[in-house]
Amino acid sequence: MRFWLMKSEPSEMSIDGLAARPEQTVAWDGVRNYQARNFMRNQMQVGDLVLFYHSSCPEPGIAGVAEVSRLACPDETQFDPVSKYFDPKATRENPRWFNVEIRFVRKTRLLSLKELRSYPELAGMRILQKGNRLSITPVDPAEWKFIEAKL
DNA sequence: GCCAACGTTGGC
DNA sequence: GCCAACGTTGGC
Repeated sequence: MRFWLMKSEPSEMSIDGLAARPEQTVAWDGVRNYQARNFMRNQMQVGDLVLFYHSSCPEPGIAGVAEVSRLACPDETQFDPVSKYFDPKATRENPRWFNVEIRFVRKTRLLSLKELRSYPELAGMRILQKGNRLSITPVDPAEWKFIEAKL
């Protein structure tokens, strides 16, 4: 089992929004970055745990825990000309983008970015590196354990 | 709203 | 294959 951190703008999908979804699950579609796609398509397994991170908002930070509830499948939005995620270069025969589905596990206190930065134990986290923009990143088991104890 | 950092595109 | 230009991300 692996651990991940997934960023979401709360205005798009917050931890409360996830909890309110049917089955408390959501297709993690719209990812248009190859590294993030590869994590989903090649590595994510059902049951993997996810730190749900709120980004681009007044208080960025970890807001909850989710789990991978479905293996990666071709992202339907790439085929939809009306979608903002439409990709004219993708075909059904040769899909370019994939997404997993995640399910709500629990809401936590907000562990802010500022607080995350304050722990030397977490200094190696990808999300804390300068210029990091990757929306899906692996989380080291030791880092997961440390963070979970703080939530 | 600003802007640094990064990823992608496309001309050559 | 290089690299300049462009678009996006995301904290502040």
